[in-house]
Amino acid sequence: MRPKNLAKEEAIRTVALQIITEEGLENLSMQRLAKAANVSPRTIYIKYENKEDFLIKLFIEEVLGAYEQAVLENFSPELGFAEGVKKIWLNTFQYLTQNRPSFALLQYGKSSPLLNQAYQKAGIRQGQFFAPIHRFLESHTAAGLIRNFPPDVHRALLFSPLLDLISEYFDYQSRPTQLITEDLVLACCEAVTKGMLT
Amino acid sequence: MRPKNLAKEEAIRTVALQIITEEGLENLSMQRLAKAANVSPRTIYIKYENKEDFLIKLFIEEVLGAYEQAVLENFSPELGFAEGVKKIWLNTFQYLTQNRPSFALLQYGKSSPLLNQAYQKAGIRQGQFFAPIHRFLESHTAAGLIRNFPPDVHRALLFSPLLDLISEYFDYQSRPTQLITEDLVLACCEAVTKGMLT
DNA sequence: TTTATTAGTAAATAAACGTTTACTTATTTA
DNA sequence: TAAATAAGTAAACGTTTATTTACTAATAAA
Repeated sequence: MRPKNLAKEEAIRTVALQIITEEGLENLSMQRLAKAANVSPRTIYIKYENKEDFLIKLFIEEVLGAYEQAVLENFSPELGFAEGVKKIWLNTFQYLTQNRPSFALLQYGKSSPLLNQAYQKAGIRQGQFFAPIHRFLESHTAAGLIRNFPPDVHRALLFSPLLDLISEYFDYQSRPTQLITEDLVLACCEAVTKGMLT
Repeated sequence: MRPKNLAKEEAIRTVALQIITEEGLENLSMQRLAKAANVSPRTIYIKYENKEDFLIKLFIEEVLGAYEQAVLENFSPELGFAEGVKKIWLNTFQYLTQNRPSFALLQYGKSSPLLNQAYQKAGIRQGQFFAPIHRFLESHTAAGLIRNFPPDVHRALLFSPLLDLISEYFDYQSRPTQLITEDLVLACCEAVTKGMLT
C-alpha cells in the first residue's frame, strides 16, 4: 500500500489558513486551495468528506486546540482572581497577535453559521473547552469574591473586550504606530477585573 | 416614463436581510435573492452596481442608520457617566434583540472583509458614527472620572461585552428558558461601568 | 516478483454563480 | 394619441464552484 505523504496534508492545512487570513473565508475554494498547495483537488477529499468537513476539522483540530493550550499556559484554577485573569489576558494577547490565522478563524466562528456549529460542537459555551477557566470562575464566585453571574456571562465580560482589542491591534498594524500595546492591554485587564469584583 | 415600483425595492432589501439572518451571508446569491423577492435578477442591478455595492448600501443605509438612532434615543453627552452608559446599554439591548437581521449584519461586519470595509467607510472607528458617545466619553475622561484610554479602547470595553450578551440572547432563544434577561444585562452594565472608573 | 491496495493526478461533471442581452411593459409628456 | 423613456422580465452569458470519474504511481505483504 502506498503510504500517505504527510507533507501534502500539512500543506493543505497551512495554505488554507493563509488564504483565509489574507483574503477571507469567502475566497477559499477547494480548487484554488488545491492549486496553491500543489495538490490535486481529489487529494483533499482523501482525508476530508467535503468542504464543510474540512473547515470544521481545520478549525477544531488546527486552531482551537493550540489556542486553548496557549491561553492556559502556566494558568491554574487555584490562582488568585486578579493574577489568574492577568495570566489569561497576557497569554491570549501574545498568542493571538502572533497567530493571525487563528484569530481570523475564531472571528469567523462568531458569524458564519458553518463555523458556529463547530464552536457548539467543541463545547466552548458548555465549558468543556477551557474547563480550568470555568472552575476558576466558579470557585471565586462561590467564595463571594466576584459577582454571581452564569458562566457564559462571566465569559462575555472577561473575554470579549480582549478579543476586540486584538482586532484593533491588527487594524493598526498597517499604520505608522501601533495603538494597542501590551501595557495598554494590561491596564484594560485591570479595569475588567475591578468591574467583576463584588 | 414608467415609474419605479418601490415595493419591489423594499422586497429586495427585506428578503436579503431575511436570508442573511436565517442562512448566513454566504448563502445569499443574487439569483436566489431575485427569486425569493419575486423579481428578475436584472431588477436588482437597476439600483445597485453589483453585489458588493448592494451589500454595502444595505449595511450602511438599512442597518447602521437605524441602529445608531436607536442606540442614541434619549441619550445626551451631558448625562452622568453611569446614567449615560445605562441608557446606551438598554437602548442597544432592546433594539438589537428585536432586530435580529441588524445584529447579524453587524457581526458579519467584524469578520467579512467586504463588510469590514463598509464599517471603515462609515467611520465607526473614527468616531463619525456615534459622535455623541465619543463626546460623552471624552468629557468624562477629561474630568478624570474614568480611566484615560483612547476612544477605540473605551469602545471595546463598553460595547463588546454587550454585543456578546446579545449573541448569547439569540443562542438561548431556541431553548426552553432565556438566560439573558434585561435585569442580568443591567447588572453587567453596572460591572462594566464600575471597571471604567478611575 | 507479483498482487493487492491505497495515494495521488488530470480532466471532466453538473450545478450555481454574478452579470448581461434582448426584449416587453407601463407611464409621462408633447 | 403617439413618441420617448425608464422599469422590468426571461433567458442566456461565460466563469467558477464543489465534487467525481477514470486513471497512474508507489508501496507492503504474499
